[in-house]
This record gives sequence, C-alpha cells and structure tokens, in this order.
Amino acid sequence: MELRHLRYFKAIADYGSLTAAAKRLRVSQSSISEQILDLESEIGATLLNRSGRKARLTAEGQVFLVEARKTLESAQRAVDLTRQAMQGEAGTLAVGFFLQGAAGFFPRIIREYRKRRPGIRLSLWDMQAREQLEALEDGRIDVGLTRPLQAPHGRRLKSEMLYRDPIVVAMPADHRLAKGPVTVEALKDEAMVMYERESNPWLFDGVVGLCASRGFSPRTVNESATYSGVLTLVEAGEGVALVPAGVRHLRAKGLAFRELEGSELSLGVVAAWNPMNEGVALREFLELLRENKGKIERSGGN
Amino acid sequence: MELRHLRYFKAIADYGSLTAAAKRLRVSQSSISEQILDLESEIGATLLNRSGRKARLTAEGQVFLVEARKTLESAQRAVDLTRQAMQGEAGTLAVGFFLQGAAGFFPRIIREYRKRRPGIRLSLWDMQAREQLEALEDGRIDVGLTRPLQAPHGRRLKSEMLYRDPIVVAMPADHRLAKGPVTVEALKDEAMVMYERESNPWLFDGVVGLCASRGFSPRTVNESATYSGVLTLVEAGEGVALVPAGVRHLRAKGLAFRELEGSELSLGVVAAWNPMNEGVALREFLELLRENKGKIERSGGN
DNA sequence: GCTTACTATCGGAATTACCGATAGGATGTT
DNA sequence: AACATCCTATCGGTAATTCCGATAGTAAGC
Repeated sequence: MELRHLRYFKAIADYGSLTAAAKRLRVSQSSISEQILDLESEIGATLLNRSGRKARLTAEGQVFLVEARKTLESAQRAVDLTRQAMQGEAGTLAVGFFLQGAAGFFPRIIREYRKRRPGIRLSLWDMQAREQLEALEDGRIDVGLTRPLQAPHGRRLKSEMLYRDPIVVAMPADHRLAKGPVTVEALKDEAMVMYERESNPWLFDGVVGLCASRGFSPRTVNESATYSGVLTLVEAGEGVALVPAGVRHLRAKGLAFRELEGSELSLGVVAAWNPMNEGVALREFLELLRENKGKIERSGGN
Repeated sequence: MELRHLRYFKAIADYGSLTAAAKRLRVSQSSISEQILDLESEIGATLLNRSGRKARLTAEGQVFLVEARKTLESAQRAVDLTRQAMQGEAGTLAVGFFLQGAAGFFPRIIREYRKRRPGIRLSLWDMQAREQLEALEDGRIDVGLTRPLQAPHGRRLKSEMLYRDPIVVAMPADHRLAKGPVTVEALKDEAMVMYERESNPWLFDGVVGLCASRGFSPRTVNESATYSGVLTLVEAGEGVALVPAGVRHLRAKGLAFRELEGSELSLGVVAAWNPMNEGVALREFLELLRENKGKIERSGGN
C-alpha cells in the first residue's frame, strides 16, 4: 500500500465516482480503477459499491476513509514540521546538564530560549559530565553542558568554554589554615578528602597533577562520590579538600573556603555538541550561550 | 512522497545505515540511496548525515522520523480497522428512530447491541419517519426504525416489519361511543380530529382510505401536527380521533380508547436499510431485531 | 598507508503505473 | 421496451520509475 492508493480513494469519496476523481487528479479513469482494485485486494475488503451512478462507500470503506484521511494528514504534517524545523520554528532540542556545573545560570538560559523559540520542544537531561559525551555521540542529546573534552571525544565533538570555576580549599571553619589564602605547598602535610576519580576525573587528575608539580602527592584520607559527601567529611574533621568554588552554596556554615594561591587550577564548564547534529535549533541555543557568556563568567556560574 | 519513502527512512533510522536497512528490506543499497535522495529533495531538507560509519539523523531528520513513524502506524491502523470492520469488530453504525414508533423497545435493543459489539460506535438519530428515508438513501444512517416504505423508496431500500400498532378510536371518557367497540360506520357522523397529513401521511391516508371504503369521507373539524395536540382537542370535546394504540400512554385520564371493529388499519414500524450499505455491523443489528421481534410484537412496541 | 565500511552515481533490466479503447452494467428517459 | 447516458473493469501497449549490479569516491579505524 502506498499513499497514492489513499489519495485516490479519498478523491473518489470526495468527488463521488472514479471518473470524477480521475478528472480531478488528472489521471485516467482506468488507472484509478486499477489502483483501487489493488488496494481492495491488499486489504481484503470491498471498499466501494460500484453498482450505481455514484460510487458509494461500503461500511468498510467508510471506516477506511476515516483512517486514510488521518494518514494523509499525518504524512503532510511530517513534511510541514520538517520544513518548519529547518527554519528553526519547530523541532526538539535535547540538552544535557549537570547540577554542579550548571545549576546557577542554566534555568535562566532555558527560560530565555523558550521565550525566543516557543515552537521548539526542549527536553532537559540531568546527566553526569561523562555520560553526556556518549549521549552526544549517539544523538540522544543535541548539546551538553559538561566538563572540558578530552581525547578521544575531542576529535568528534566541538565545544566552547563557558566559564571556569576556580578550585578553592574547603576546611573546617576553625582550621588553622582558615585565616587567609592557602598556598599549594601548605597542603603537603594536610590530610585530604578527595572526590572519587570515577565520578569526576577532571578534578581528581587536576589535584594530583597540581601536587605532583610541587613534588608531593596528596595524603588522601577519604573519598566520596558527591560534593556534599566530601564536605561532610571535611566538616567532620577528616581533612581538607580541593573543590570548585561553585559548591560553596551546598553547605556554608561550619566550613571555610579559601583561595588557593599560586594555582591556576580550575574546573571548567563547556558547551559541547556534535557537529553532525547541528540544526538551527542547536545553533540558536549556542548563540544564546555566547551572548550570555560574559554574564555567566562574571557571576561565576550563577 | 509515498509510504515507501517513509518505510525506507524508518529502516535507516532503526538499523543505523543505508546498507543495513537495504539488507533488512531485501532491496539493494542503491535503491535505498536513490529513494532517500528523492525524499530529501521533495521535502527540501537534508535528513541524514552520511559522513561517518553510521548514517546519523540530522535535527530535521529526527523531526521527520517521529512524524514518519506516526504516519506508518496510521496507515497500518487503517488496514487493521478496515479488516476488523469486515469481521464486525470495529466500525460505526448510525441508527435512525422516532419516538412514537420506537420509544419502548429501542433502548433495550441498543443496550443489547452495545454489549454484543463493544467495538462498534453507535450514533443514534431522532428523525421523523420520512426524514429517515432520505437519510438512508444518502447514507447518513445505516438503518432506520420508521414507517412502512412506499414508492419510490421501496425500490431502493429494504425493510422488515417489526410490529403493527392497531389504530384505535380516542374520545372523551364520557362520549356516547365509549361503552364498547366502535364500528367504522359509527364514525360517519362524528366530528373528527385529524393528524396533519404533512407530518404523517400513513395515518392520514389510512383513515381517509378506510372511510372511503365505507362510502363516506371523514368530517374533519380540526387538525394537529402532534399526537398530544390531537388528544388535547379530543379531550376538549372537538371530536373523536383515530390514533395508533401506542399513544395511549401520552394522556390517559379524561380520554377513552376503543377498538375499531371491522378494520385492519394499523400503523406499522419497520426496520429499513439501504442494501448498498450493508456491512457486518448492520447485518448483526438486523439479526438482533429479528431475534427480538416476537418480544416486541407481544409487548406492542414496548 | 592500508583495509574496511559506507554512500552516490551510472547504465541497464524489471516492474508497474498509466493510457486509450472498449465491453459490460446499471440508470433514467422517451 | 428501446434508447441514450453514465459508470467501471479489462486489455494491450507505452511510459515512467523503481530496482539492480558495478563502480568510484569518502570517511573511519587499524
């Protein structure tokens, strides 16, 4: 069965006879006749009652007509929506984000995008940074707010830095280092609570690398897979931790956060996307991010 | 655009590449390629991104895929529902009825039919007896409970008698004829209230014909277009009236209804349908009526 | 650099939609 | 009842287009 059969059948119902439908469709009557006979034999039902001046629909034909109309409309809608999507007026945009990185500015951006492009249906996915990379590669999301790319993803995905979250030292409020800025060297003999590498290799590798550059490895006393877990351990007096400044808002009382002097260490957030999936909806989302980049940077991701 | 294009496109999305889709659909890769290029040029959008091991959908392609799936499902549903309609498991049945004729048994029949064929959507239409004939002829209803057919409808429509409502004489309770059965001849000098011919030619013509067969024409003193109007005039003492026995329940007190002796005059109710529209749903409805015919007759239409 | 996997393109074959003519039916008219 | 009219199915032939196999070109992975 092809849409042609449905178009012919609909025309017969609309114009009352095969002959009239043929005239309207600019094809011969015999063509219409043949196609409808094909259709009937495929369905296995008689759709038309030909005995009479006007071709009348059988009971089955009436059922089929209703559904055929819907099918034809659906096909037309498929074309229309696709063309609209090309103009950026319709379609979907799936956005990945993770709360530590995007909690602050993300809702504002999304609200603004909805306002600009009310036709685009947004779907938002809370995924870990590394999950997003896979999702980008196989098209489950169109754009992700994630951590800076590393090989091998960097080859296939494109990305733009949004802002960098400086790494600060978290410690109990009554800690002896809480008086002022902390140097990297001062951490040499500190017990440290680490964020599990599994969950966030960027931070883990960054901290280990920083210490290594000063000739020591961090004295790890505990690990956690969440920032709030890390902060709880710090508050309990297990040790100090290096965390992105953004986590400050998770737990303020009882803790002190101090700048890490002599270090450029930071945890960035980038917008990453798959250039193969670039559509208008995506391009406009990226454009919106670029417009807001300055504001995001100034507010430190908030 | 034809369904073939949609099937091919869906297969590519499902199996990841033109080659894989071709294998699955048992056609050559080149065919798939050509058809998809056709499709893209018709829509005017690029649906696939071919640069890579796997053919990936563009943003527009994803929009199209969602709609194409719906369209294919719709087409399949059209075939399925039509086949079901052929088995009497789906479809619609439009039934015409008029209250005087069908008020009693009609609801029971409808309830029973719904129980037997829950897949059939019923639509019920309250129409005058003669309206139904037109509606039957042009297919607005599939079956009508109406008055016996006359030419020219009788040629094109089929019908079956359901029951006959004997014609009785209505008169004020204190009328001199109220003592017992009334003969036709006794009506010769009675003032008579007639039901307007316009509204019900069967009754009017039947009464006039009956009188004519006894050599007189009825002395009409008043007319009404409704049974309750006729009965009101009778009650007011304008005259007597010949009405079907079924109207008895409209107004009992103050009126007497008496058999009309020596007359076979009756107003029948038939099930009428257009043989051109005969479907399974209709045939089963008629079957149900036949099963209940005895019960309907015995109860006098109630 | 080599192999592999994929798609677009080409000429030709197969299919099939289409056409005009015509026969067979049904309807309505005279 | 004969007739003209309008309709659909069928037939042989034509045109269109889908489909195929082969091939070249391209990106990805080793």
